[in-house]
Amino acid sequence: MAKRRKVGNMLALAILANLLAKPMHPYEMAATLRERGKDQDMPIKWGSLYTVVGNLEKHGFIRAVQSERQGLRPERTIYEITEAGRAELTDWLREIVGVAEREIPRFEAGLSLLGVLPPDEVVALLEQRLADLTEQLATAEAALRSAPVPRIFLLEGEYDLAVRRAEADWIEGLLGELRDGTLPGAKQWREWHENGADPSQLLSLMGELTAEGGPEA
Amino acid sequence: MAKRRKVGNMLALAILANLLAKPMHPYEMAATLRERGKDQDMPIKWGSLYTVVGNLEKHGFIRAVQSERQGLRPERTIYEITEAGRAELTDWLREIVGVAEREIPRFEAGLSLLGVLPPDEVVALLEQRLADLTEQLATAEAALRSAPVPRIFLLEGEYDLAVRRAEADWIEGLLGELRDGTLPGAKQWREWHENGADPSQLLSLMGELTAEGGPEA
DNA sequence: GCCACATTACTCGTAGGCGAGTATACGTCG
DNA sequence: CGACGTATACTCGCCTACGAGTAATGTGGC
Repeated sequence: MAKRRKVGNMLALAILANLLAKPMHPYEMAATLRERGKDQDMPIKWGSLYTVVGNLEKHGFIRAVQSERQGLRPERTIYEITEAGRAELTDWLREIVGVAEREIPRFEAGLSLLGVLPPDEVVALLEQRLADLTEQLATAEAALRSAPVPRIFLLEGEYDLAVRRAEADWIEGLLGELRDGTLPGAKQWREWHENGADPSQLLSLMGELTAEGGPEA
Repeated sequence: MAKRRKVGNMLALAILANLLAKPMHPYEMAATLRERGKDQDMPIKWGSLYTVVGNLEKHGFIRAVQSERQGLRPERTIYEITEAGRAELTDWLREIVGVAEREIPRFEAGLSLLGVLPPDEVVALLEQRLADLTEQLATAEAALRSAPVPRIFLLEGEYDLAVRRAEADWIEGLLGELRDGTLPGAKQWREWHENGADPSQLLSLMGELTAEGGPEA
């Protein structure tokens, strides 16, 4: 199980890594991160910036070293990373990389409730998703190919590509089985929806059947 | 871009789907979900149960239909899904399935900061992760194979398997390149760490090089 | 030389998420 | 028959996230 972090927001990780290079004020951190495209690599909400910086300071991972002001602009507080901060950064990174914690994407949750929608609509939705995905993949591939830096700096992009390619393939396979009706259980699903989708049958369909099937710890 | 949901927690989605079958009180929802192993398919925190139920009611997606008590136990309020709730459920599901919204896993964020750790340690960590992953995959595969229900009920498991298999393969590939030193840029990385990991060089390593390489919108 | 717009640099309010705690009832083992 | 564990069914309060707002300063155009 992943250790509970005192500051759990991914933005905090990016900030710590950033402060390794030099002390900065929050706005500069944001600017640097944005410039490097780091907001592509992690889900960053800029609204959280000052909260996160504040929390990092509160827990001793960073420390204010000076604060200056230019003219009448708001004051800028400059922070540096502390020893504890360095330790937290590496420990956290080690955990993220070394431990395969299961993160469930929304799409997977959606799949587990697919029965709610009628099969024909699901086919249409999956086609839509596949089209989306194919386009995104093409863009990302092109960007990777034309990137003027050694591959070591593009690992996150390559990983993303590999995983999403797998998703696209899987969807394609599923679509095939759905279209030609070879997927076991698809017939009952269709019939259930054609008979007005009676919720009382849903229980016996999704419930009793599924109940036994789960993996045990 | 994904529409902002009035109640955005995935637990809410599961609850709405559950109430399709019949009205329930919160604790029964939790029991049903747990029994069905739905907590395997989405990241559910049981502490949020009553908050989420409250929010669903506040926004008119569910409605209290009766409240009863047995003996001196706390009172139980029974909720049913409303028309608005049904609409929200299907609309939300449609979005989740039909739109390929990019969700960035923590591992990917970690990859983008790999340079912070020394290469040899990264190799060890990736080996660890790969081992983790391989084991989890074996367990999941076995569970899927021995499940006594038609495949249509196991889609989320199959998807998970496909995607994680891709992750494992990708890591394996990377490990190969890392071990035999064929990954472009790996040498500079190693040298930088061996020379005391001077942060001022880090900027030129990760910064300037990467800056140009990002994909444009 | 002044207006409009972008950029810089934050502040604040609020909703929601989540863990820990609480209180009753039931079963059961001796 | 009483004591202790376990299942039932919530309540509470803190902390965090995040979007919207604000205010000063640079900048380009006419």
